Amino acid sequence: MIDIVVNLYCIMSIEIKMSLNEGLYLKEPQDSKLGRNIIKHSILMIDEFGFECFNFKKLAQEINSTETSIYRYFENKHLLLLFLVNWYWEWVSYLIKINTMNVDAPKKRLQIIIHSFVAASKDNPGVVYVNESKLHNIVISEGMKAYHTKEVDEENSKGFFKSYKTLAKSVSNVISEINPKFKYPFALATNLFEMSNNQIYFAKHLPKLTDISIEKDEISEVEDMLNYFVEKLLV
Amino acid sequence: MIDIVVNLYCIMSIEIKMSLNEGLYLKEPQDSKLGRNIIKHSILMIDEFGFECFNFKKLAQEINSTETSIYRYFENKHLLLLFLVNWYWEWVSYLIKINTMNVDAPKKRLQIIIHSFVAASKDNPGVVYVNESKLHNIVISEGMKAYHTKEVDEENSKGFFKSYKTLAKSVSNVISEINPKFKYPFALATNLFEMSNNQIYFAKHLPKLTDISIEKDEISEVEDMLNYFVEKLLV
DNA sequence: TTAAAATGATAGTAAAACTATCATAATAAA
DNA sequence: TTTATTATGATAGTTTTACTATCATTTTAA
Repeated sequence: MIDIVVNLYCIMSIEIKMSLNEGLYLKEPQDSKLGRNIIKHSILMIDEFGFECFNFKKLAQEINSTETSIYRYFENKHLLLLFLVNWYWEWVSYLIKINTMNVDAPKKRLQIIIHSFVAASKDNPGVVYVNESKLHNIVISEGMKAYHTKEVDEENSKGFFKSYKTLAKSVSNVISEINPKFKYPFALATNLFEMSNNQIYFAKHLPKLTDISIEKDEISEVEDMLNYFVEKLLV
Repeated sequence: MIDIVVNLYCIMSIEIKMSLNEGLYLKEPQDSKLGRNIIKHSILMIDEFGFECFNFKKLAQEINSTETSIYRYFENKHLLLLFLVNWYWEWVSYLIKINTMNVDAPKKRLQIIIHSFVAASKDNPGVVYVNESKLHNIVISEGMKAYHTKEVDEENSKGFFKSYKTLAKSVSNVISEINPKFKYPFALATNLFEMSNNQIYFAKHLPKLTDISIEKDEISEVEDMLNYFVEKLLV
């Protein structure tokens, strides 16, 4: 009985493998035990200590491996962060895809999209080595550091932000379906993400900068707010 | 003749001194030649090379001083960034104050507010040792790093983000004046800033994430967009 | 069984982020 | 003007981070 459950569990988890830009890693981490361990524990450690305090030496200690071995998978911690953020964007795209599959009304689809990335960590589809909830926290707290660097143009030309662009494109399509005359479908799409992350961060750390309160359910509050904004902007 | 001009110029520049939280620095940099040089050249260097590549050793070389001397003004480069970002927030508040002085209609005031922080660097009031345009670029590219750290709660309790909060509060007041029933005055206020910075950054580096085009005048495009958003949201 | 691929162990370098100490220059008070 | 104080400079050092090189051992796949 337990054997079967474990087996099923393993099969399911292997199914969901993100295909990310190959320039993000030196060796596909999703394909080996050590690689998956790097992903798993880097998420836990960045979430707990923050990106600045995190490094490969500490990670190596945590997973009983060595700095050298980790450097065989990722050039440096910045590219590891980029990998994680891309993984998150792909995962949100995947959630949107399966959740809007049989939904035609574009307004309803946009509602589902908003729910997908605000509450993404709640209805967790479960990839064994990724704690989606903590990864979401990382995207909220550290995500923008993935593209706020002096190398952004160079990395952009290598396609390191393609997952985000694809996501933004698909959301902007839905926005344009709702209101074809709306002039800013991309800006609204990206702003929904950025605003969501920002306001959740503010609610947690700088509450005077937002109306969202952490005492209530800040996730559903943000969801309500974004739906309200969209409703007003796209009529 | 020249003497008088120079004198006037000096007097004007000395008048505008920002009073920032004393915990941000070890010794008031606005009061000495070296201090002002640190401010001036840190802005130029962070803008040119990015915050990660910038350090006190390079800055010392640039201004013909020493690392030790710079450490007498700022604990570390993170607190220097916080100082600069606070300076910027104070400066925007100052601009808003003088530009809305005799304006009563709240809608008009919000327009002026939007213009003040989007196009802040254009109508430069001129503090000799601060290049406001480059400081604006720093806020766009690196600003969020000032509050996305593990120490955010500790620093918040020391009042290191008060300038931003005050600014957000004053903008949210105008928003509530326009529409007292609007539920998210703070979120809208901060989102106007964050969205402005984000979309300008995207236009420059990740153009597929925005509708704003850098070939046209991206500054006035963003201003138009924010005015449109506000108009739709607050009717 | 054996070759190849993956991982570990050890050691090292260069730069970043500081800190300590003493010397000298500028300025303000007596 | 002398002297005390404060500001800055010069030099040298420590610790941590971010890597790289080399060789040994284990695991896996043919």
